[in-house]
Amino acid sequence: MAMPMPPFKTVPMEEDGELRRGPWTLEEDTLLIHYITRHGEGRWNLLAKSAGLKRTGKSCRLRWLNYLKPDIKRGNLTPQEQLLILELHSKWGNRWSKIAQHLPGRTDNEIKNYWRTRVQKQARQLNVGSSEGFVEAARCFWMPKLLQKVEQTCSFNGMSSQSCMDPSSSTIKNHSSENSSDFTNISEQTELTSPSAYDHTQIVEESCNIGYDMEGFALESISAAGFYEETNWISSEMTDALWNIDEMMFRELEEIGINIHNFKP
DNA sequence: AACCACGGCAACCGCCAATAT
DNA sequence: CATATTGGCGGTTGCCGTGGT
Repeated sequence: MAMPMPPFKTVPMEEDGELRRGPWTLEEDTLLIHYITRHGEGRWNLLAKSAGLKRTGKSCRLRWLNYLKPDIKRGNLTPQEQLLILELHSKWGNRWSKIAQHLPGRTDNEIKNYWRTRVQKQARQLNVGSSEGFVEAARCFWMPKLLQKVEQTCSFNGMSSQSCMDPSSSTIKNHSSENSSDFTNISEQTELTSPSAYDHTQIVEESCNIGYDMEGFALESISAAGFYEETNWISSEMTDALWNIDEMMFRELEEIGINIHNFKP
């Protein structure tokens, strides 16, 4: 990730010189990677000094966990991952690290950024003023649409949704979980076990031109159908109708172990 | 071509809990 | 037990790229 050296801000350091801040350079990344490869993680303040980095331990830890760690996934979140985030957030709220534990290779920072930039933007566009309205939007628009994306992804690949997300399939690993909540099933099913599995998902995703994608069913689709209202933007009748439309898809997901009851109106 | 506005995201900040001394 | 240090987390900031005018 070579980039021009920015005019670094520095903060005073008691002893030798100053602490660097701002974007990491390639040289710093290399130092950190090599040090951790040899000595492992932990004791971040000591690590920073020992590695010759003029950074705080916190900064080193953050850089490693959010960017340099080998198993970090880059690129757009898949529809499956977006679906999982919506569901887990409805359960746990802004517990980003907890949510991230169920999305292998994704960091809490990435999920947090996704939520703030994509999901909350959509909420604004839908003029969802209340948390209840937000949940409703997630239930009635985002979830079905994401499920549709999942379907498309699977069918494009010549797979049924069952095999696409089947824990016993070759690309998905089923593993025991520390708790038995309704949500662990999904996270298990979306855990990718090998780089090839991940690459495969990426290829399919790019081919279908999907990724961060909730724009298509935003304000225009609602207002065009005459559904949008300033104060009570979605009627119960519409909720029922939309739900019926997606019922089959939801049933299919339930069959493969995804619990979507929390999103039913 | 220049400027501006906006979105995405890496990095920082502050707080708190856990651990070490 | 008290204090200091470290690590982890969620919230926030600010830089940079991009698209629009």
